[in-house]
Amino acid sequence: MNKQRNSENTRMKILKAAFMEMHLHGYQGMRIDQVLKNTDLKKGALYHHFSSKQALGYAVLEELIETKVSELWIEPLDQFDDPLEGIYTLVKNVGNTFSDEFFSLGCPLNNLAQEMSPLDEGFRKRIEEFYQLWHAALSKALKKGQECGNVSPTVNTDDSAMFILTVIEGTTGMTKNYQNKEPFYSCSRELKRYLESLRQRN
Amino acid sequence: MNKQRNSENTRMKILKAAFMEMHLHGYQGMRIDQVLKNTDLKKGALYHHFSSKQALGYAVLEELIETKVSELWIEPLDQFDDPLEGIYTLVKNVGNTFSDEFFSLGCPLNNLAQEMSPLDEGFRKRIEEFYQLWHAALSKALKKGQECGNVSPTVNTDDSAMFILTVIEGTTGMTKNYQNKEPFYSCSRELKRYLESLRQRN
DNA sequence: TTTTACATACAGACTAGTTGGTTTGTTATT
DNA sequence: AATAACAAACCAACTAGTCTGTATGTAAAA
Repeated sequence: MNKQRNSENTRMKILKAAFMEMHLHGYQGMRIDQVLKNTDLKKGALYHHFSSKQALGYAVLEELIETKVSELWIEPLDQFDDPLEGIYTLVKNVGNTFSDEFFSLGCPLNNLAQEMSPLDEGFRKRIEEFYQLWHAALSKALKKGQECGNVSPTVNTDDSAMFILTVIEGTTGMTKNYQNKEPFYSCSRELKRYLESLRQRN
Repeated sequence: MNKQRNSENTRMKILKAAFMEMHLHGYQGMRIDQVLKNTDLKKGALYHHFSSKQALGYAVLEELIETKVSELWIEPLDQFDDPLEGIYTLVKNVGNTFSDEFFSLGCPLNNLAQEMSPLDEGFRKRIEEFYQLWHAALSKALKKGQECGNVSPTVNTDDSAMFILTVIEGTTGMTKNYQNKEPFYSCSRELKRYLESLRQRN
């Protein structure tokens, strides 16, 4: 009975289990013991890889949550010449990808932001900086749309990017409360109306 | 040294102190002992008036938070013949009323919704029902606007009401992260753009 | 009016359970 | 052999809730 060891593998196993617990119960609600139960590891392992619960939380945020949100919402933005159509495509895509159950847990990033921003400056700083990245990407996409003649030149792309970001995060938050996708669908339709109001009129 | 007793007074003192702690640290972060310290009362008093921490939380939600949000956002809606102007007036009013510090704590209702909806069905149900009230009031105001010719008859008032609700709550959430009012101002301006896109064109 | 009886409104010490974290020892890897 | 990667027992702090007792208010009886 020889047990194999793989440090990086173990670390990732802990990270993923911690992510699940944070998604289900929030950071404060995540219990170290429960994370361990879900990995068949013991405290020695966890505290070998992470110095504290806080450090584990930061790692989940930076290595799992931000990465995933970036793949889903930020990186694809470059593909589109028409950001108005592009952003709506991303929204619809997310709506098709995730189940009702997943929606009722909310966006992991938004959850963490709402819960921890006022309580822990480390979380808040990391989240703010990531939102600034996201905001910059949206603003850049809108500017590109202006250059291509799809977006009206009168649009303030900073304001508009912030609004879109807020609607996306707000929608997942609202959908979480209702425990079904109806708010998501309503907000998607009205976001489309808003996006069209940004379009260059010919 | 005769100590006066006033049951209702004592109860309200506990409620208000609990509200403050919940606003500062969330429901999970609220400590019964800290609430007591801020009132100069002891556990006997608190558990005489409230059967549990949960019951205290529910009371704060129903008797303080929902009442306040209703006064601020729902009841004034009836005054306006033009809901598009009316809703924007309410937003501006809130922006003028509350300080940066208050904004960085977030809307108490939204905070509680984000934190507790997935964790406690009692909180979730109460919050969902209250959002439905709010949603109905917005929808009604928009319908009235349609009858008065201010709002385009093609607008789906249910969708639009949900969107507006989501933007309001999302904006306070985003503003909390940034710890200044800039996101609020950006979102206010873009909400105005959205509202104007609902207007009846002549 | 005074007394009796009871209910309400608390105080304050105590408890059982939880939780993040530590320490010491053991096994695998290099 | 030396070090990294864990296991397992243990600890100290915290926390919601309980329990017993006491002071205050109140309504009925004498």
